[in-house]
Amino acid sequence: MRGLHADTGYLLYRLGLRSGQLFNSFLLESGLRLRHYAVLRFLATSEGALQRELSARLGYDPSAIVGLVDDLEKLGFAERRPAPDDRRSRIVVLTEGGRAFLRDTDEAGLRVTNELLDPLDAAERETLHALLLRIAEDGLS
Amino acid sequence: MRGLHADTGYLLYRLGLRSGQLFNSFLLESGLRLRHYAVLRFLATSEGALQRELSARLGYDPSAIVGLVDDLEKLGFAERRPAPDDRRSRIVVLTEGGRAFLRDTDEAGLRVTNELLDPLDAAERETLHALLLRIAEDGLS
DNA sequence: GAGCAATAATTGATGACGTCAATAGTTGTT
DNA sequence: AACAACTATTGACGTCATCAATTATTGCTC
Repeated sequence: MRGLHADTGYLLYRLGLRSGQLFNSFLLESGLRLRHYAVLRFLATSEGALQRELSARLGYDPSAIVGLVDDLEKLGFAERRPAPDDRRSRIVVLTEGGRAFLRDTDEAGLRVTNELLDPLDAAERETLHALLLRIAEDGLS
Repeated sequence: MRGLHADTGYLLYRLGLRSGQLFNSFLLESGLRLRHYAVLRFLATSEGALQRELSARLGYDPSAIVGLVDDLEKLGFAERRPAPDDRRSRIVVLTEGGRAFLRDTDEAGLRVTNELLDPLDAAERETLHALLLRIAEDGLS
């Protein structure tokens, strides 16, 4: 019989869970959850995104995005702006407050990752990251 | 600003989600979910486990284990047996039906993993698996 | 050995979350 | 001008995690 962790896919699932829990526990202090953080990080890379882009790229339901952006707006981390060419859409952008938050928590995020990857040396971490990125780019984005 | 997937921990979280979704969709046909599958696979490696062990090793709340084992018992995949040395405990064991189910679905699980790891060749998959296992063994088990 | 803290399984309550259907407003097409 | 497609939003529903409380049993300690 194959072992509990003989399957890479299942192993990924388990480690993803653990990683998510670690991130969540460090975000708890800020009153945010992982999903908010995902939105913030996406906005930081894109300089403004339609909510439907956020939904598609992050894999969350459009109705979930509504609440997440609501929360971020209340905290002053993001705002909705009207899209110039389509009045149905709203463009979500990071505010200066949101950018500052990301700067402040960046180090904490790295600490979480360090804790997780503790058994690996620098070269191995590099290898792992490259492999995961290859998988992620196929389908995810 | 660092990219969306610059952080290995966050990347692991995202891929873990995707992997979990794939597993879940293949398990749906059997009426089970990922958590049931996790219990079954654990039981297959351990030849009987206290519910307390399942909770600790799989990271699920003890009260969640109750429902999962209930479901597996209803399907005839596992049973609770009295623990000889401690009447508080119950030992959960895989039945022959559960073992057959694991055999039958083993191939489907591999197919899911293959789909996920599509961008990687055999050697790379080996490397990835070894690295993930090192991380998993530290804290998880 | 009597009393008391600790443990295993269980139940129940609560809140968060994903999923889905429905709606309002807007755009594009024909 | 009419209709299909799309964006954001709301609301409903079921699932799930989390936590406190309960029951039965064990082990510790005085």
